[in-house]
Amino acid sequence: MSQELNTEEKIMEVAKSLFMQRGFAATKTRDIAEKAGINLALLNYYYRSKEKLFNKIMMEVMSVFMKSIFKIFEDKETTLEQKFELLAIKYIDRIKSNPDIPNFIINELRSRPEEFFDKVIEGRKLQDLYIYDQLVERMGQEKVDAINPIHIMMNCMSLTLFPFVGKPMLRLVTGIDNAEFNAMMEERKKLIPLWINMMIS
Amino acid sequence: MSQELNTEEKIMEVAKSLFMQRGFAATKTRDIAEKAGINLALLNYYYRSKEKLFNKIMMEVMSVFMKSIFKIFEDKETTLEQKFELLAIKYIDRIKSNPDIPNFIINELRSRPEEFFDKVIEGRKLQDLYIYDQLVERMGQEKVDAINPIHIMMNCMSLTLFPFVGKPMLRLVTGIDNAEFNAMMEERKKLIPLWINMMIS
DNA sequence: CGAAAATTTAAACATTTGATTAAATCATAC
DNA sequence: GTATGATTTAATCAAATGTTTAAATTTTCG
Repeated sequence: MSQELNTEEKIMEVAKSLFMQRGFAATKTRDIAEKAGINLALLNYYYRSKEKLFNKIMMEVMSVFMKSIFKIFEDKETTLEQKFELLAIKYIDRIKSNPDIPNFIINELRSRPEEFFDKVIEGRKLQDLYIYDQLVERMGQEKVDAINPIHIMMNCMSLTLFPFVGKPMLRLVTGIDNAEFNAMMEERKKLIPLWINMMIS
Repeated sequence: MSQELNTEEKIMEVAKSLFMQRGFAATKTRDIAEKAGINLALLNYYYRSKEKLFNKIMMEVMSVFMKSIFKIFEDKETTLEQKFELLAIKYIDRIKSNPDIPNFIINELRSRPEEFFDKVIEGRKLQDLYIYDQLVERMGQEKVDAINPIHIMMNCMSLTLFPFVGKPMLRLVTGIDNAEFNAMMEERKKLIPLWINMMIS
């Protein structure tokens, strides 16, 4: 943790790190206080309750994550190929520096009310984004058995995010270490766009 | 829950369901007792402690899951194409009927000691399985920039498992309901083998 | 049946945990 | 410097939680 943070910010940083690593239930307010080097009561002084603090963090993490995906997907200036390239590079880099994000979102989204998260995407759906039209145009013309574009977006996310999510399992069954894992993710920056392009042509 | 179960089995079934849905920390012994319709003390009577019960469940779930993947991957009688087809069909069916498995394994693997899970795969690695040799032979010959076969196995798992893991996120951003999700997963039984085959040729 | 073993129950225990309180300390403005 | 407000602390509270105990009940088996 950086030195420049005041108490309020320190709590937020430590809480974010612990919530993302362990989830809501497994993170104790005393863990947060101890790791942040602050008195236990300060958590409630600044954030009212553990749950309010969590919601604030969840909302922010979700929002940043979703908005940056949507930003790439709705860009009218880029081609499909460019979009997939951008997504792979940007997300592998981002998640490398904070590997708990996908798991955090996935897990906590399961156990919490949906209307809460509707705020995050402000009611917009993948189908409203420009990439959807691009995919329909690309894939819907030639073939009769056209594939639902959502499959492709699913694949994009799967190939990029799953290795991070499944890293513990992957390390167990392959024995690769952290350095090797990171090297593979670097390779995937180029491979994933190639694979996706194969799927849509 | 079926009627045929005795107390010991009822506890195990309910605990498995709750642990898989909510994880270890968020599952309370009283939840298990209540949902199983048994007295709280019986959990400890039959399984000594919450943690021992959890470990037993974790071990069993992991073991069944891993062994069935390994079984497909090490089969010397099937071609690569057949392996991918089998994996997609088998796993989509299995996880459809128990959608929490991937998440459960992934999550609890993160927070628990690794040596514990080494038992599950008995020291065998993906690289020792027959599919690895098949992939090396298929991909290593023609190209200079041959892709690490682990990428392909990763993709296989990603395309199959991630949709289930990411389902809450997917439902949020696409608005699809359960029926539509299941229909898409049915489509993927055929699509995933196609996509993987494109990647290895 | 009736004794022994297995199972179940209600109650309680010891910790853990999220939250609050009231006093102490610090910072800021006059 | 002092008063005012903001921040921090130590102590405590009440509820939740994993576990144990001892008694009650049911099952097993001669």
